Amino acid sequence: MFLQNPTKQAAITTADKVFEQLQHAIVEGDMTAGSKISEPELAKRYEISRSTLREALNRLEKCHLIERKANVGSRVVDCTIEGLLELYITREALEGMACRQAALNMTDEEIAYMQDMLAKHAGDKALQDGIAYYQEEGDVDFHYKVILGSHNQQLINLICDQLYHLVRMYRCQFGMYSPRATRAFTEHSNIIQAICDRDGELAELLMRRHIAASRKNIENKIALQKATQKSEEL
Amino acid sequence: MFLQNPTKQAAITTADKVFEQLQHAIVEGDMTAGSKISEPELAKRYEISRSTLREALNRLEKCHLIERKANVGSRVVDCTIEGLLELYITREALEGMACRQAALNMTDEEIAYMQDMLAKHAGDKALQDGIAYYQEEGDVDFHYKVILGSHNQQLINLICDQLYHLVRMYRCQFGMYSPRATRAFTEHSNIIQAICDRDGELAELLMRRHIAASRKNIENKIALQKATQKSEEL
DNA sequence: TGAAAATTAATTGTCGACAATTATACTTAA
DNA sequence: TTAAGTATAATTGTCGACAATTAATTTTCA
Repeated sequence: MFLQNPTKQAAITTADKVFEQLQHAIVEGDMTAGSKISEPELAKRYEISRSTLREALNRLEKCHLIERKANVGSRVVDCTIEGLLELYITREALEGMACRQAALNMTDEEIAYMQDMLAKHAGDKALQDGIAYYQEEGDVDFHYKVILGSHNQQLINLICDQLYHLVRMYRCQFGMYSPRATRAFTEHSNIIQAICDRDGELAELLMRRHIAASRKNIENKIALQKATQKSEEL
Repeated sequence: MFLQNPTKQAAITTADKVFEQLQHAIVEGDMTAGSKISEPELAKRYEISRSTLREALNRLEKCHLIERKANVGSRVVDCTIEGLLELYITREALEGMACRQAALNMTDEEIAYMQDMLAKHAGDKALQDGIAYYQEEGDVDFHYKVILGSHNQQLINLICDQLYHLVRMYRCQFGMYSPRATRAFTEHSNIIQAICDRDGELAELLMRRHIAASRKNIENKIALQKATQKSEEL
């Protein structure tokens, strides 16, 4: 589940390494969402100076995992339902367009590779039906490959380097393990077919529906939760 | 022509001030695109320490105005035609969705304000037809208001805080002064009408066509330039 | 007792210096 | 003369300390 842009070099400076550690800690909830960040404390814990810690914090701010206020400090970003839905709407716009561009710009080799990948996932699914984890991996890989296939550096940066860390954070915090496995698989197939046909318009439409379906699925879950909470109160 | 997110506080720290100065210098071409940035030199010029300069550089990197490589240094971002077209494609996706959300989420007061704004621009245009500057201002204001009208903080951040500095930079560097003034005005009117009708689908479609038209306009110009260059070579 | 003001403590922003890495210039050998 | 290797210089990354701002505590007065 690595979504880093492969064009960028690996982390070599200590600020980079601390950034990656903090990133994982935030995404996986080891640093609680919404909590304040104490620079002296964190610097001591990671055994680095405040300067390099601040460098790491700047990178976290770049992918919207923390928020800073001048002369006040940093906080881990808060995970709200509104924020989650906003994120899905943004994904729908960006990944939809990325999918359209992928249909126009992917090479035949890239398309063939994606078809192979999907076939392999189909085999995995037949073998271990119901195990969501592999499907989750496959889902991420699929979206990742489509985004890269757009060959649009602007889109790639925005989605992979910025949005997806937040996406992963929400997935971890809200415990969402790809609940629509079988439907998602056929949706992926249709999208790849549209790309293969070089039908950019259809490819974008299908990707947007695919993401919108996930969003609506979440909205339904939320509504259900609220309903059960209400009934318990009675 | 201020696109800063009004929810964010004004610049109070010196790093913020230097960031704004550097931002203007880069956008308006006072720092040449693609040139290397010397931290000691810049720090000396602005009479600050390297620490606060690096803080400012980090903010420039956040809105993609500079690029950094570890242990090598920073460069002002390069303005290429491919980059410009990529930017317009990204805008088409994001502002299109923002426009859809604006149709769903704007208050009646916000819509009324935008209609007034457009009427005012119509008056200005009648008075001083052909002067592109006011139309340019109006164009930026229009897009800005629509984006804010989405009430989607994720979209607002991405577009206003990150993309639009690059947009302005390209406009300055390539000398594009809103060449489609009259057509753009009627397109704006139609978009506002769709928002007023709460027709999100149409609003998104029109905004995407509006931006795509600008992109195609640029593509045509480029093609024309290349053609004349070729003919001059003969 | 409660609230406002003043003082203290803690946190963030900024600075200059040193260490590590990269780029440049020079020397040496083929 | 050119190429590779080495030594020098310059640049970036990291560190600890001080200044400025904000938060917490105490004091004072109604």
